Amino acid sequence: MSESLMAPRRTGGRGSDIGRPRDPDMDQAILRATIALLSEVGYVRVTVAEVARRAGVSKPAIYRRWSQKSQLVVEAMVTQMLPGKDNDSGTAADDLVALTDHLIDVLTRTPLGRVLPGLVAEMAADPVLAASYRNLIIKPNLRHWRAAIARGIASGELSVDTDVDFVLNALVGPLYFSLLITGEPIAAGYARAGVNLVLAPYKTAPS
Amino acid sequence: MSESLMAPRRTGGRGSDIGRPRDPDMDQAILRATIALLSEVGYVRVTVAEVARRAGVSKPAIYRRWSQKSQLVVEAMVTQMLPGKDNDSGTAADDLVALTDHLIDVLTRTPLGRVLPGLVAEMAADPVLAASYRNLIIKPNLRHWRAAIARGIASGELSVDTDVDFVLNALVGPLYFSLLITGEPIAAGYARAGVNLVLAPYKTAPS
DNA sequence: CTGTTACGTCACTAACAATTACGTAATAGG
DNA sequence: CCTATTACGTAATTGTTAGTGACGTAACAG
Repeated sequence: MSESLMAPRRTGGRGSDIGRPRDPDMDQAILRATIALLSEVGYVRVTVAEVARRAGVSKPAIYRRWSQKSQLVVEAMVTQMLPGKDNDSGTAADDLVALTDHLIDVLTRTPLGRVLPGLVAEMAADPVLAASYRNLIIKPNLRHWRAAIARGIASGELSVDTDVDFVLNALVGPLYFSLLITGEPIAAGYARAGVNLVLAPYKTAPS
Repeated sequence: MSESLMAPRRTGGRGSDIGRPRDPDMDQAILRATIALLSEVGYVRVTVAEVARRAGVSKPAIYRRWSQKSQLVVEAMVTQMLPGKDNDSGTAADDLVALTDHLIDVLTRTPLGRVLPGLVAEMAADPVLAASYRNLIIKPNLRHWRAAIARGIASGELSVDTDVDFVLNALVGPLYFSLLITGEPIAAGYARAGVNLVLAPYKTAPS
C-alpha cells in the first residue's frame, strides 16, 4: 500500500525544514472547528469557508494543509474520535455486547452518525479518501471485535470453526443498514439478543 | 403518512386535464437517460443538463416533472429496476438463499450499486426523498424476505419464536455494510452459509 | 376561438469548491 | 544582519451545477 493512501495531509513545501513553519495552533483550531460544524449541520452542509471563519483562519490556510474538504473531514474524525476500548470482560459474548452497545452509541449519539452518509458518497467517488477512512477508522475498530472472538475461541467458549467474519458482519452490518438505509431505530436490547443469536451455532457445550 | 411523501413527481398545473398535456415519450426518454447516465458515472456526477442532452429534451422540461434531481433519480430507479420475485421454492432456507443471491447481484452488478452511495447522502439531507426510497424500493423488497420467513414458520420449518427482524437484518445488513463501508467483496457462498448460520437457532428438529 | 398548459431557448441567480496573486510576517541558515 | 523560503491573510477569480424565470411558440380541451 502506497503511503499516499495513508497520508492525505499535505506535507510542507519541498522540504518541511526550510522557510516559515506552519502554525500548529491553526491545525488544531481547524480540526476542532470542523468537528463542531460537522456535528451541527452534517457533512454536506459543511463549507470550507465556514470552517475557516470559525477557526479564525483563512481559506488558503486550510487548503495548504488538506487538498480537499473530504480529507480534512477524515482527519478531523480520526483525531477527535476515540476508538472503542478493548475491554476484556472475561467472555467473548460479553465483550461483543459491550462493543455492539458502544458502536450503537457512536452511530446514534455522536457526530459520526450525521457525518457518515455524506462521507459514504465521497468515498465512492474518491478511492484515496475511502482508503484513508477504512484504514484509519474502520479497520482499527473491527480489530477489537476480532480480538474478542479470538479470545473466545482460545478459551474454548467458542468453537474453533467459528466464522469470524460472519459473526462480525452479522452484528455490525445491521447497524449501518439501519443508520444509512432504513432509518429504523435500533431495537432496545439489540446487542444482547444479537450476540446470543449470532454466537448460538458456535457456543461449545459448557465443560 | 401524507401523500406527498409518496409522490415526488410534480402533478400537472392546477388541474391536469386542461391545457396541453405532457408528452409521455419525454417521461420515458428522461428516465432512460437518467438510468444510463447513472450506471456510467454514479449519482454525484449525474447532471440534470447532461440528462436533458441525452434525452433530447430541455432542462425546464425535466424540472416541470421533478422538483429535484434526487427525486428524478429515485423514480428512475423505481421504474427501471424490477423488484425481486417472490419464489416459493418449498423451504424458507432455500427462498432466503435465493433472495440473498439476488440482492448480491443487484448491489454488485446493476446501476443500483453505483447509485446507492450518493443516494444515501441525499436521503440524510432530504426526508421526503428518504421516505420515497424507503417506501417504494426498500420496504417492498423486504416484504419478500418476511414472507419467506413467515412461510417457514407456518410450515413448521422454523420455530414460532423466530426473530424475523433479526434474521432479515443479519442477512441484508452485511451486504450494505460491505458495499458502502468496507468495500470488501462478498465472500463466494455467502448466501448459503449466511442463511444456515442465521437460521440455526430457529431450525426445528426434523419431524 | 379561447384559455391553459407544455415546450425550447436563453439568460440568470446562488452556492460552493478550489485556485491564484499579492503583500506581509516569520523562520532557518549563513 | 541578510537572504532564501515558506506561511499567512485578503481578495479576486474560475468553474461547476442546481434551480428559476421570461418569452415566444405549439398543442390540447371545451
